Amino acid sequence: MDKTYEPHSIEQQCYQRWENDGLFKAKVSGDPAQQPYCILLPPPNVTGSLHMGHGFQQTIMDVLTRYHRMKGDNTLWQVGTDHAGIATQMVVERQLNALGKTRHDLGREAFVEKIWEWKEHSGGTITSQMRRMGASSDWDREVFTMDENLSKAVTEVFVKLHEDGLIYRGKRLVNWDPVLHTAVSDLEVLNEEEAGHMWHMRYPLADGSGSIVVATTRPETMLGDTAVAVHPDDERYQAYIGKQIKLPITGRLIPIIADDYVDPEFGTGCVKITPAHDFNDYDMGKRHNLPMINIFTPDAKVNDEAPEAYRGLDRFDARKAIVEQLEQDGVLVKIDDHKLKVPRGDRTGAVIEPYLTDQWYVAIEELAKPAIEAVESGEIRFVPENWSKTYYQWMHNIQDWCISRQLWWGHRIPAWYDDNGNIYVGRDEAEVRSKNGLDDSVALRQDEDVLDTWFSSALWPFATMGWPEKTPELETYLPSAVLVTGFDIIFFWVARMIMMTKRFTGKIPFKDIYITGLIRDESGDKMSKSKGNVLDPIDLIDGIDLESLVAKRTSGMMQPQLAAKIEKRTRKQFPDGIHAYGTDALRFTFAAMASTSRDINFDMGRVEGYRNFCNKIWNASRFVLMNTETEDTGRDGGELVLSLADRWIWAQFQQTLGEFEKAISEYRFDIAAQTVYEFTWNQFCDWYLELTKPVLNNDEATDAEKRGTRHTLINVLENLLRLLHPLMPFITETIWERVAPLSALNVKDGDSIMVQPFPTADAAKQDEQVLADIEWVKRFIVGIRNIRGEMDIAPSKPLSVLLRNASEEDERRLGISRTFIDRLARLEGITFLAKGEEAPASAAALVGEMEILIPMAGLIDKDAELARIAKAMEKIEKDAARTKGKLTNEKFVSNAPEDVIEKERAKLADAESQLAKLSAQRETIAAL
RNA sequence: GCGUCUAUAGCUCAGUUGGUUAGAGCGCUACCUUGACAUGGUAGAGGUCGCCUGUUCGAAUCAGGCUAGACGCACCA
Repeated sequence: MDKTYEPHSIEQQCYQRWENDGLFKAKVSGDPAQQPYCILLPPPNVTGSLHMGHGFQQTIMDVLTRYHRMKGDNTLWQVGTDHAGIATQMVVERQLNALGKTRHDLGREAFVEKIWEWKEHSGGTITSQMRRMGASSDWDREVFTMDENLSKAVTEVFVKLHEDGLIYRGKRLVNWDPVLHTAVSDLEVLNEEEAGHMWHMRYPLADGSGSIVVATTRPETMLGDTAVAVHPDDERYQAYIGKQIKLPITGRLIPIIADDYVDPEFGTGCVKITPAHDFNDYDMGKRHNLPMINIFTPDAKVNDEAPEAYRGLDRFDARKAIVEQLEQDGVLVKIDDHKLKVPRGDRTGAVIEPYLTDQWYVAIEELAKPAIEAVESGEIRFVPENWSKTYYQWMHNIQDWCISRQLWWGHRIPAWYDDNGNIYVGRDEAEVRSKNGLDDSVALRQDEDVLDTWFSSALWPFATMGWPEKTPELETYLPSAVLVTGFDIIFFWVARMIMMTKRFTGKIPFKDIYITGLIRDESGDKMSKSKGNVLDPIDLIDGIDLESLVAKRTSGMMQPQLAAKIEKRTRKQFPDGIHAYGTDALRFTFAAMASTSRDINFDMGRVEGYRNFCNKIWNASRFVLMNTETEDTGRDGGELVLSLADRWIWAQFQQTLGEFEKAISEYRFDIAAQTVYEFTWNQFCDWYLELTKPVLNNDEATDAEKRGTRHTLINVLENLLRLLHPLMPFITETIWERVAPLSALNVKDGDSIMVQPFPTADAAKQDEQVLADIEWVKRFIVGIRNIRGEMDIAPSKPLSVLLRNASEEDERRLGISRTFIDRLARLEGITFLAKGEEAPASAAALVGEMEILIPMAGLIDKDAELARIAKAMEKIEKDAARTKGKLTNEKFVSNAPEDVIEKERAKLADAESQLAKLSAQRETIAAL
């Protein structure tokens, strides 16, 4: 093995081999005894690139996939990409705009062709980045939401829902994005509070008998007012109800109506009603049969319904003009500052206009019911559990889903119109004609609109498995085991998958929903291009120099004026750019940070720490190989005598394995990572490897003993690599190829760790006695190191120690561990003191009741030792006082459970005994 | 308005059903080139667990309140 760990030199070739050898492939009709285990990848935007959130979630999915594959399950990680209607269309449209063209210049067909080209061009980015992350997904089954099969499923679902009366077309007020010229769903509208104004304007009564004042945040909509409303019980306005208003500017006559909806306390208690441009007004308009006057064009300019002076004005210019006119007319009473929620499109940021159009809707209630029940019954489980509350809250108040989009990129709605305004829905035009008896003389044209992207994503769990055909995949992999995703798409995607899958397969789509937190930057800010704090997972893997990083962060910005600030910040945070940490370190970091809390502040220090961990594994493996590669490891027989340390590390490994598997089963990847980290570094490297040296370098050790230790070294490492593999696939594969042939495993050339069985627990290797014995050994060694450290005795200086008050058990333990202790504590002599035997002045360490004495002569400073003793005593005294307090508390003794009291008593006794020894020690030293 | 979450060491975070001496990594201090590893080793410093009240023999942990922050949903024109 190379002397230094260099991730980039090992990762690429591993992955290529795995993929070429077909190791990711699901065996759909595998051994029926195998448990199916399936994970669905939330399909990323086909033209997108990998961000930290993807890297994080995909790491978790891959850990689970690799783990279950090694456990012997029939495992499938289903991948695919999403056509992402709006996002993708916008990208290509922007490219056209840069050339001074619009999509309308090209026409629909050519434009869609352009998008397909763009998809071919940049469609591979994210999937190749997934490969860099080590994703072991079945690429042979990769699908795209606009593939023929998926499109077929989309049409099928649409037609069936329509047949069942759950899809309908209607003219309603929708959220209209005037930049994109399309309707969007409620979920795609973000309401942010912004500073605005409240205009108070006086509307005169038509009969000239007076006027009332209305307050509005959108004065320009007065062009479409069709009523003024007051509360029916509002005494101020009783006389006005039923009268007519003469609307300023337009001169139209509109009624004053009474409606409970009006809050008399707010504003003036009089509300202008614009049914065609406000959702509440729309409802009121329907209640009172008011006319609905649409005053805007699709790009939110004033249309021909308005007086000529305003036609063609943008809504915000129209606002200015109207306010000006009202002021001139003397009907503008006042303007107050006012904070209001402004609805904006999540893609464009444009102010959304409520707009009357014909759209397709899914009647959602009937679909929602079984989807709610699936979670209530526990059939589907949210992890962490509290997300189910969020789910219920939305599902219980769910509104019909507007699924049509006035875009060109997406699944065309399977509806046709004849010249008489009849609508026919069918799988294709031929079916529509035959079903409805329409011959070729009837001209039909297909609906121009496409479906919301999320409509097709909602079918993901079954459409990817070949539905509507009855396939073995559907049989085997539905429901999938777990969905790993972010809370931001619970409504967009998760809920809709549950609804659609229940409806069309009768099954749930997945059993568990593991909701991950959001990856934020180190100070808790959301990563965004405009903040300039975005990290690219690939840059953490390969590294990036400062200049390239600055260039990357400041290029293609929407707000170029921020570039200087971002550059400064970047140069400060990464003066040397970003080091190459490798995929395994990054994956381990993601796993270690995946705790139950909601968001994750990404800390570069952790990646570096886990890169060091990789390095540790690398070097420990080099040590093991160095001692085994050209030696007898007992592979071909030969007697094995295991040392205390050998038996201990096996016992430790059993514990670690158990804790790891428990953590994985509970989706506690942080605990899983921490467990293996602790074992590998603090047990295997820090102790076990050191404990093998006294055996391997001991001329007096027998061949069987050396063979036993070498056998343990290589086999514990081999098992450890398999344990680590789901988390860090590349380094484990690379080392394993060298290690496995020396281990007890029967491997052939070219075998891969990723299809080996996961380590299994071996009860015979669990050994409480051995664990306790090594604990004692560690305390012995640490006690001496402690004194060395604090007394400034060089680690290289051999010491002779005396043991006082040793029990038979202490003697037994020393007997079996003498060589370990001599070497690790660097001792040249150990002498037992007989009872009552005088000891020279010494520094002392306690191991239980036994005292380890290091004679001070020439080594130890009197004052330093007194200080050390005082410090130790102070600590114990403080603790003992607390324990004593508890035990003298009558209520504690009578109420606490017996074992807790017993524990406290033992603790106190222990503390008192230690104090007695320390104080005797102090007297001896002080007397010198 | 309804709902969810967070507050623990200088920093980023763990802390399972109340019972330890409250942990880890990074950073910090001292010492160490000991034949796997300085991307390392050994030893150490550092915390009134946001604040208050309560429940309890016992609270970082449970309850109530407060403060600060994050988020979701619905909203008053």
